[in-house]
Amino acid sequence: MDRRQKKTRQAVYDAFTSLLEKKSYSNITVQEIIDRADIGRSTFYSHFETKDELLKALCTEIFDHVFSENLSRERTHDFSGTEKNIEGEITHILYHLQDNRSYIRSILSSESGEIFMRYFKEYLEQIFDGELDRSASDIPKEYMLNHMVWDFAETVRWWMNNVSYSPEEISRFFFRTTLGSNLKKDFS
Amino acid sequence: MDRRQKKTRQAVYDAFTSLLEKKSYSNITVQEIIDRADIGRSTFYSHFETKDELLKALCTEIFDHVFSENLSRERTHDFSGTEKNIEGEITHILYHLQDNRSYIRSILSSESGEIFMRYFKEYLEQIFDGELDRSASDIPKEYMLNHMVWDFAETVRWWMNNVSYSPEEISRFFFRTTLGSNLKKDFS
DNA sequence: TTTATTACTGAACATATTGTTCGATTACGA
DNA sequence: TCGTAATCGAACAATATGTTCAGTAATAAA
Repeated sequence: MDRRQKKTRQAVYDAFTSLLEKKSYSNITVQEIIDRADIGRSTFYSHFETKDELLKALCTEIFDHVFSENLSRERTHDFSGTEKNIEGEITHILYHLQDNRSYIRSILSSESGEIFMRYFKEYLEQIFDGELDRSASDIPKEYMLNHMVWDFAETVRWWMNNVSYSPEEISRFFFRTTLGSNLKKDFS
Repeated sequence: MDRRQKKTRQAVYDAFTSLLEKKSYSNITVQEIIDRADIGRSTFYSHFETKDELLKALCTEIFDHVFSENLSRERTHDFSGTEKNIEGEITHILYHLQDNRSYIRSILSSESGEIFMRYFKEYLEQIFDGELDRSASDIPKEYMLNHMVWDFAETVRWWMNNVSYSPEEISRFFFRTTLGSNLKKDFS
């Protein structure tokens, strides 16, 4: 990729995230992003069609990083030899999220949070889908899957504003409150 | 209140909700609301400062209706003689929400959904706050309270798009998946 | 019924934002 | 070095926002 493109993209991301720390998503104008990134107006629009597209791109970039190992392991059907452990995976994801906290906090603390959460849940569905015990319960499995996804996503959202807990603690909270009996293995 | 004001307010609410059924919140312009409500431009702005204020007012109106009995019972410390029953209350709330489904669905199916959910959760916190067993668990009570509020709010959101279940069924789903042991009484 | 008050109207206005276009300039990689 | 590709930025049309104000109509209360 052209060095200039990379530079421009990064400048936009930096400008955008720093603005998100100061004001809400809908109050940020494209012009402000342009000014702060110090790029030409038409340059911005040659990279991103709208402000929403920019946010989407930023979310995708964060999640591709956060979930990279998990999803690749998923795709390769776990031939790695290491036993797949859902609680370990969750903790691992939490560590990645912790690394990106400054970004994520600012995205979450505004209306853009919903967009972030939507993408987040899409990734989480892939993680949890295989972990559900689909036979045991008389509760609809679509409900159960959604339940786990919401619960984890909201746990993370809460965590981002309650920093004092470790990934391990958060993981424990999650597994203690989301019924263990809904998982293939019981973690209660 | 002046009859004209009431009429204007209702016209705006009607125009707004009907627009929400067709397009997303951020794509609705104030001008469209004005045109559909068939009122003067300055009239709208004398009632609502912004589009966000309008949404907020609409949410408040819906929730004041949905939660009216619950909160008044709360406030009067339940001298009504009837035993307070959290599961019954939940089912009752679900019936009210079912009555408003057409409104709520359209609000939820857009970015305005987050605003709706935020207000919804504020009301739910009042309902659940007194029901938590604060001594039993080693999990932070703020986490537990949030957990129950999210879970119920998201259950409702899911329900609004999966109509085929009754309030009683939804109530059961909720109490089966949210650990009963977190409540003062065990409903498992 | 009369009267004072209050709400509504709608045109006009200033301001701001969006997204596009295009010719000129600059940086890139091969 | 040279062709390609990215950037620049001014100018533009198109919309949307929120305010103002003088005129009109409905309302409640006396």
